[in-house]
Amino acid sequence: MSEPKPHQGGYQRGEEARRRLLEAGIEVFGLHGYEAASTRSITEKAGVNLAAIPYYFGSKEGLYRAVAEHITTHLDGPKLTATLEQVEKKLKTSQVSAEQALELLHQLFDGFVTTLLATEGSDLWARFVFRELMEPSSVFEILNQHVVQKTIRPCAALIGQILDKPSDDPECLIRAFTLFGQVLIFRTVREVTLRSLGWQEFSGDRLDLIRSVIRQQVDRSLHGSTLEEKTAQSHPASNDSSEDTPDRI
Amino acid sequence: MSEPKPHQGGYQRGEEARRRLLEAGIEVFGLHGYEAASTRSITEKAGVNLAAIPYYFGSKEGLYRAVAEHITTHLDGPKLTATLEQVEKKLKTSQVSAEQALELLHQLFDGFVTTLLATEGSDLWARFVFRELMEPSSVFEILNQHVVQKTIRPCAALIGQILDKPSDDPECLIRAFTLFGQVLIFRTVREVTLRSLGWQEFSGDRLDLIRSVIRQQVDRSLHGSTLEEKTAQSHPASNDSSEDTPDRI
DNA sequence: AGAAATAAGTCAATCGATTGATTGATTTTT
DNA sequence: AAAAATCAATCAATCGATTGACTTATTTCT
Repeated sequence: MSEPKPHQGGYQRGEEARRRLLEAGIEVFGLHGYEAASTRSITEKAGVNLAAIPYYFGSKEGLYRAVAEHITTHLDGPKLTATLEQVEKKLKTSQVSAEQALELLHQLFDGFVTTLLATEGSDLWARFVFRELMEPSSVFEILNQHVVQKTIRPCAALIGQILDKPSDDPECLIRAFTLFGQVLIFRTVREVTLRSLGWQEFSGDRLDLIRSVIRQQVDRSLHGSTLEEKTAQSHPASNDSSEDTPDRI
Repeated sequence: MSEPKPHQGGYQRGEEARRRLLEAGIEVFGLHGYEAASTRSITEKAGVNLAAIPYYFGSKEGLYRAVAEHITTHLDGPKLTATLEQVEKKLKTSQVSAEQALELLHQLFDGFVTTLLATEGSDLWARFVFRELMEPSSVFEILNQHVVQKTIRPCAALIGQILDKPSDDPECLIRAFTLFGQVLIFRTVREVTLRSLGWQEFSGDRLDLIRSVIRQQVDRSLHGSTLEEKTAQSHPASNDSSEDTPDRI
């Protein structure tokens, strides 16, 4: 509860120890969870003394909170950040056509796959984040807000443009979650998917296959009628999927 | 490692204590994980003495393994079991048409939603299972085999029938995973989805909405071309989605 | 400038609390 | 009476945190 945090007039050496504790915290907390992660294993990996944790962060939980805040930095890869800015800009300024929205959505999901499955070290902070989102504790709010803001909200907004519904419509949010869940499962139960597929890792060609399937399903999911107006498009001739579904391979 | 397990000539009272430890183990292990779940909290919830764990299960890990094996009982709800038997029978005996396969797939996913989101107590064993599948430990194989056998394999087989591919084709498995991921996300990051939607729980009408979206997406995902033969169906006239997509609401 | 004084950071040793497991006496069931 | 089961008491090990001596870095004073 108390936060001593003697961090005001810090020296350079202290900043280094602080930084290394955060990095080690991401790894050890991410791998073993809060309880199972001993402060000794963290300080050993960080190469600092055991007393450095209460000194810099007040307590083990203080470090945990600091790691959670620090981790929000890793949440969006370089590729994702650019796309997210594009989406934000487009949605703010002008009306976005369904085609534009769909293309941005594809870019977003390509970024999700890259960030979650093909980025070095993503398994460490991803584990940390998902564990917290699965069973909320003290830092749930921090991570939840960042994740939703960087993933679900933009998706729901684009989906809303495509389906011509408000972005906070439950259907838009649900569709955003289901589509995101398609990517997420390969991260959360990574070992299950790898083993079933007989793979050792998600390498280049295999990632492309996953990307293609997801791209196609994002595409098809948002074509045609929404839930309410079910038989609105009685003549699907203009909805030939062969042109706006640029499947790879 | 050693398993004394004095369980051969047990009395009735012993069986009762054994059973209560397993139930309490599901709950406490599921809520807090292996490390954070103390043997004392488990025995308190079970209403037995602390020494009962090493007595009946050899050790804490022995109990953990026993819980994992016991938990496979809960993995399929009554509704799911019936559908799974149908699927197995259909796939064994005769050739299944794409329409039949799709209908069975819909039944399966309705069952998934019901079992994972609308079944009392599912959060407890589900947490246990997902934690183990997320970061494999000693009981990963047991749970993985059961889960894959009861969910992914049947889905992949049906998808294979629809897409006219072998059920162990990577694309079939990937599609099975992505579709299953659409349901799973509402269980794994349950609090995130509920909060974003402004909901308190997945009640009847809201579950129906989720079910409808998933049903529609399962439907659309498997219509039309697969990845390789992309423009095979040049005339989608016979593929009007208004009849084989019985959307609710 | 250089020296003294103060602050910041590091470290080994140790604290009380809690962990999983064991013991041996006792009670219950067959 | 014999086996099975329960129980309080206690074990060594490990947990997170604290202590006070120690070193390093920065500031202040002359």
